[in-house]
Parts: sequence; C-alpha cells; structure tokens
Amino acid sequence: MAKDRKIDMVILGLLSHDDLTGYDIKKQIDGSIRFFWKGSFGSIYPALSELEKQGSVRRLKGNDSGGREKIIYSITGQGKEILRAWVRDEKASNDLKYETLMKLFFGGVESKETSLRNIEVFEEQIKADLKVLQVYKANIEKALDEEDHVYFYLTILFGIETYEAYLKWCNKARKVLA
Amino acid sequence: MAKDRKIDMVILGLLSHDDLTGYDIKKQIDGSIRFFWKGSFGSIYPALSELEKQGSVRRLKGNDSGGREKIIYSITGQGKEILRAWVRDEKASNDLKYETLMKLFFGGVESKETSLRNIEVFEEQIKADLKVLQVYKANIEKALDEEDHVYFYLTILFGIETYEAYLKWCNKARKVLA
DNA sequence: CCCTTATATATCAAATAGATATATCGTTTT
DNA sequence: AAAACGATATATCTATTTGATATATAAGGG
Repeated sequence: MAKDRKIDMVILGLLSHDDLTGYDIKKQIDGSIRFFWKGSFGSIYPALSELEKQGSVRRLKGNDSGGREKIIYSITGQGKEILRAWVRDEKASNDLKYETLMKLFFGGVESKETSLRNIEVFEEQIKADLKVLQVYKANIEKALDEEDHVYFYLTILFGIETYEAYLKWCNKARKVLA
Repeated sequence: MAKDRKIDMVILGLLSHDDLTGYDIKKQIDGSIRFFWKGSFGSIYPALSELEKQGSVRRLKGNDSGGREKIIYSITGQGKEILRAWVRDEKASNDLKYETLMKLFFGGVESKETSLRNIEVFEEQIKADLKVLQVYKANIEKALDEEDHVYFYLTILFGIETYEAYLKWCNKARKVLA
C-alpha cells in the first residue's frame, strides 16, 4: 500500500457532496460504500490532518454550541482537482480478501461438515446484506432523476448482482460437497 | 488488522500440502488463490520466521546444490493443529477493496465518458481473468476424484460465478449511464 | 561474454485495521 | 435528581500488510 492513500479519495469524494466531520465520514462509509470499501478511524483522522496540511481540505468553524469539539471539513478547489484526476486515471486495484474462501480452499484438513458450516455462515451474512441493498435500491429508484443518484445506483446494482452470484454459488458448493 | 495474521493461515495451508520455500509460497498464491486472496514477499518472509520461532513450521535442509540459498519449510504437528482450529472457527472477514466501484461512486465529478471508460477497463480485466479460471476449471474437472481437488474446484466455481456477475453488471451499468 | 529473465531472500517506508482512551451529550432508568 | 447507558466525536497506538527496492545466483539467448 506504500504509495497513494486511497482513503484520501474516499474522504475527498464524500466531501465533494457535503461538509463533514471525521465521524460523519466514518458513518457514510459504513452506510453506503461498505459493500465495496471500508475505512477505519485510524486511517480517517490522520488522513484529514494530512489533507488539511496539503490544502486539499479546510477546517470550517467548529464548536459553536460549546459541546464536545467538532471539526467540520470542507473540500477546496485543489482537493476537487485531485479527486477529478484520480477518477480520470484508468488504473484501479480491485482486491478481495475472502477469508471464507480461504477456509474452504484449505477445507481438506477438516471434516466436510466444517466446510458446509462455513458456507452456511457466509450465506447468512450475504442474505442479510442483500436485504439492506434491496431497500437502498427501492429508495433510490424513486429519486433517479437527480444526476448524482445514478452513480450511487450503479454501485448498489453491483452489490446486488454480486451477492446474488454468491448465493447461487453457495447452493452449487453444497451440492459439490454432498 | 492488529490481531491475527491471516498470512499465517495461507502459509500453513499451503505447507499442509507440500514443503515449500517462501518464493514457492508466493508463486502458489499468485497462481491459485489470487482470485480471493493476495500475499506479498514483505508479509511472507517475516511470517515464516515468526512461524518457525513459534514451532508451527520447521526449516528443512536447504542449499544442497550450492546455488542461491534456499530455505525449504515444512509444517509441524502444532502448525497443523493451528490451521485446523482456524478452519473450524466460524468467524471470517470478507472484505472487498474495489477501486473501480469507488471511482464510479464518485463519477459525478467527471464526465459520463470517464465513467464508461472506467467500466470498460474493469471489464477487460475481468474477461482476461475469467478465461484463466475457465482453463483451471476444465483441467480440474478431469481430476475431481482426488479428495483435495474438490476444495480447489469450489473456489474456482466461486471465481467464475462472481466474474460472470461482474460482466452482467458492466452491461447493465452501461445502459443505466446511457 | 553480456543481457535478460527467473529464482530466491530480505528489508524498508507508508498505509491500514482494529483496538482502546478520552470526553460530551441526550435519553432512560432508578 | 442521580446514575447508567448509548450515541457522538476526536485521537492515538500497535500490529499487519503492501509495494518498492536491494541483493545475489542460475539459465538461456544472441
């Protein structure tokens, strides 16, 4: 990963829609892009500081209400240009880290029942996530006329398409093992 | 990631089939499990040293032929037990890092043509990988009687199923954007 | 004989995950 | 009214991992 911080692009991308705090950014990641990307506080807060130093984001007046300090960030013109350049750049790394598949790949060291159980756990998780995605899809289809929503819609379609493929595979896998 | 080293399980899993060098392990990862897991030298070599210290692998006589030093590792009884315990453990983290999808999600900051191009690049990569997977599938179907091959077969089916879903999505995405 | 490619180990900096510490706020329970 | 709790919010630490690079040898081609 030594090279460019991908989390920077997540942050700049989210800030291109709204001014947000680090905590808001984490919430938005967990809520909308978690189906193809994740982010932790341990990467978000240091990245925000770096981006501010670089001049890609700026700190808006926080703390009006006198509560817990709250730092709202806003994207700058420079930040927008960096984001656009990254979107235009054709190269993209697409990595999976599927521990379930790895457990299955090495399933021969244990019983067939163990592998069937691992498939079952995976299947339950996918079914739960698929339900969430279908709710998102129904909601967004009511507001597809707004330009930006189209891009969100595409990523939801991706999630649904792949998760359905996972479920089909679960059924096949069960048959092959039996 | 602070917690358990997943690369340890990749190494123990591969060593449960054959005695291997660090370099061999890297080759096997790139050749067979790269569709759902990746590994770099920077994680493999330190992990091998750690595993040796722990007693999960042991170093076999290297360097008979007098060439570049070559360290062949073998799994121990303890290593096998750690591997089995991990396979039995139901919890598994399944993460995607799809930069293509992220670029698409934030595609609104650039032209529609840019997003279409990003989809095209993704599609070409998937088509190339799918061809490789189909060759693997054809080869392994000739040798499915061997117990361990079934597990390899399942992971190939997973790759094919998901990659075909990606291609279907590419077509849908093009239509939505147009 | 040189050049390239494959084999092979090793290490470093940067990026990230995941855990934890700290503090505040609003709501519910006692 | 106080205590308990969960959500909000920032920050930091360690362990893990990536991706790059350095080093060395062997094999094959021109």
